[in-house]
Amino acid sequence: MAKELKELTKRSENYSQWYNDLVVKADLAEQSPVRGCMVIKPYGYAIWEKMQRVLDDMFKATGHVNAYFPLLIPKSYLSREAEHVEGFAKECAVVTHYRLKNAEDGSGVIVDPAAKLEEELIIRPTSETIIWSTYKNWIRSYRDLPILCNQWANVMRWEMRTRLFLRTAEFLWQEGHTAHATREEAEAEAQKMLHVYADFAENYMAVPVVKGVKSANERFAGALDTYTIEALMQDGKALQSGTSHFLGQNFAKAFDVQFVDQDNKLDYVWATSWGVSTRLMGALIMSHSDDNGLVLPPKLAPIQVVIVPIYKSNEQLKLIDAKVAGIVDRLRALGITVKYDNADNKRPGFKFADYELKGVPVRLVMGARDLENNTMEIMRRDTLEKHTVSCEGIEEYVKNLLDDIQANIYKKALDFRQTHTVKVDTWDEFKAQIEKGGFILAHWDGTTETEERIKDETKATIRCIPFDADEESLTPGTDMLTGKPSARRVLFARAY
RNA sequence: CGGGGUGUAGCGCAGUCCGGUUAGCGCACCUGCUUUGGGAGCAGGGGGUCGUGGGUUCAAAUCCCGCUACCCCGACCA
Repeated sequence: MAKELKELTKRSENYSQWYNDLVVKADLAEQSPVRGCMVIKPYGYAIWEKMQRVLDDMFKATGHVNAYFPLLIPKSYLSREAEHVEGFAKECAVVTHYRLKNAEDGSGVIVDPAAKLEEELIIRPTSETIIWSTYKNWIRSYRDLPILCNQWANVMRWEMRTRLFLRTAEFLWQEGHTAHATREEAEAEAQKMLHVYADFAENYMAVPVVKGVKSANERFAGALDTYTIEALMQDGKALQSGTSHFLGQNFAKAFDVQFVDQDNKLDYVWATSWGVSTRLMGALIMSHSDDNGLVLPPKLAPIQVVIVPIYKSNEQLKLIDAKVAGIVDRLRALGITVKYDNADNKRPGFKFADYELKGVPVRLVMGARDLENNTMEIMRRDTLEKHTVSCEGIEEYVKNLLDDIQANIYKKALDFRQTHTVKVDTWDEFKAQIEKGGFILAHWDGTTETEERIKDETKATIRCIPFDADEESLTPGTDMLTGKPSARRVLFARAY
């Protein structure tokens, strides 16, 4: 039975199996032969492309331009910034040779020992070092600042355990790298970009996020401050969905990037970097999907509306084709992406299930009955509700429905987060609550030691110190574990 | 690197304990007919170095030894 093949593991039974099933069966991605690497399939890539386009427009609207920097970085660059090398060295892939040759025993190709590189190259795990070594050549005076560059690229981090989209050895992302004359300007930039990410997550992905700043322990290697957006997945785990770093003058000092200010004084440049990756695809999948498959927000769905004909003969199909053609045109005129699937190698029932699995927000069906009554059956993916509506003005109906779905899935995700965010005041309560999943707001004494202890005993980490908090959360209290004074509540969760 | 598991057709698996016809099943694929308002039915067909190297035996997917790959749990995870 075809049904068995397509059926997903239930979310409640095994969440990670469900997630993996969904990614593969919805045709988003699959594992490549190389450990931890991922093939993004056309349907999955189409979603990523939509995300890219929206984000890119947002970056341009905030004054940024795109550029591209090399994949390979001399090993010595990485060691210029002490914390940075500490953070990344363990997961870098290294290029040591530049040539292969045929083995003398005929067993295939081998690395040519004569082609050993004088200095090894690392495959970028992130581009701060190569970019700052370049910026050194671009910056002389305050008139050269700010530099507001973004690049769309792939990076590689040799993670020990990988999961499709959430943590792959190679992933696609964008990384913004900016250079500023003043500390204030750089800090403002880092915060501005975090708000751009939050705007994108909430208004396009329909994923509510908590904006905040990371604790020292969770900071990006080499940053003075790391800002983050944290989303809550349906299994109660947090997903760091985007970060923006205020890098201070650390990289400028490491790469000796100085400029002359208006008073003819020499100073180091202030920096930020910020990025989101294909991990956002994971956030999208885990935030909205159900046991029938993907649920995509209309603003990011590659296909917003699918139309399926039901017919008993070729003559009937031709009548439906003709009728549907006009509707397709009118929908497209409203900027809606429509697919009319009249392929006759799949039956309607199969198509219904398949487009549900792929998360298409709206499905329209026309059969003999509808043809006669000038109606169509319309189904919304988020609630699976079906109605029969008149073909007259159906395009407006669909347009409104798409907006409604976008708003509804956001609201649903927000409700979920609100009912899974609790305040906890004692250590026993905390240990019990963390098992249930979700966000916990609790008092913390501000020390890395306490943070580590909490992590060791419960696997919970401080996701962030939220920017937005109610008055009670900003009231001083005492650390739930040590009893020491705490300035305010911070956000805890187990995370991906 | 530690603990556990798996490798048999494109995918998912049975067969292995207890060696013995021509290695099976479901899905997918191909052909034909009938179907089409929620994952179609019937008939026929194609597709296999049983992960790999060695050993035992009249005989190995099956037993023994080595190697290897992948998965799960842990360590790791800006």
